[in-house]
Amino acid sequence: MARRKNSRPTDRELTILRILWDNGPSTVRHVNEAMNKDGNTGYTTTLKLMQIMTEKGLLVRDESQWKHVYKPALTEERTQKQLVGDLLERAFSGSAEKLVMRALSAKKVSAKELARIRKMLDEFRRK
Amino acid sequence: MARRKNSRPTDRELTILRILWDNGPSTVRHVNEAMNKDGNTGYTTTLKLMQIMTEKGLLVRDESQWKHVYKPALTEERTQKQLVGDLLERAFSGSAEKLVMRALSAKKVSAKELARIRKMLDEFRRK
DNA sequence: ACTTGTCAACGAAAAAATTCGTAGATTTTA
DNA sequence: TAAAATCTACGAATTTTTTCGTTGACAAGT
Repeated sequence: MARRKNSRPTDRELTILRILWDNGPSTVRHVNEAMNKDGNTGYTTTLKLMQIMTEKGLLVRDESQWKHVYKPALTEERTQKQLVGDLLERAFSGSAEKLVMRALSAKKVSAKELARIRKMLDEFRRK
Repeated sequence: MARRKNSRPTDRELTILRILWDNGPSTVRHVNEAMNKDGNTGYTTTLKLMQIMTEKGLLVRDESQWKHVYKPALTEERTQKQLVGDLLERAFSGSAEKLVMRALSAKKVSAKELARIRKMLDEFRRK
């Protein structure tokens, strides 16, 4: 019964979290349908994943309705921070500079977005 | 025999890559000792991991010596770019802005480093 | 009420990641 | 050169992740 807690969400789990963050609390069917926008996943597969995620403490389940409603246990912000902090240590030896550099080279970023990032940097400097 | 290729390195694999990037091409013993700076991993465990990584194409093995010498198949840069690009899509829906924001909040960044990041941003703008 | 469809629970299989013991080859050392 | 140490290869056990079939409960439509 005891599930490993405090671990990063796996790929599959992150997919589900993404859907719940975007759509708000949802039933398994809802999540499964969103998941099948690309690729196919059986209903019971999604169900099982979400049950295990609940055991792990990644999701919270509302059982007051016949159709259980699930939502993420942590905010998108908190999870993102955890994930990026983790990658920062594991792959970048803690160098935020390198991470930002690689992020910008991995993806075309619009001038507008660059400006917003720059502004954000200024705010961080003021602290 | 067929190993899954083209997949992100796992945690364990990334640990090994990190060691090889930092120290240059190394024998299994070398890597295993570095790995045991924190935590314990049996020699044959490290060996097996590195053999599998070679099958996957993550490492390249020089067998000309009795003690095989391994090195990463890809540069640190390329792998970092892949990893951060992947996280960007999976956890941030492609928003580099959010990723940078979370990275900065995940870790205390020195004023000096902030300045360097800022400079880097300017260079990206000029393209 | 009864048939049909939807749901959660469960178990278990398949796939992937991690671990290590043992055997046999090669090198070092005593 | 014989014993000890070191190395690779191999196979297998263990753990985690991902998948899905089946069962029995519940609900909706007829």
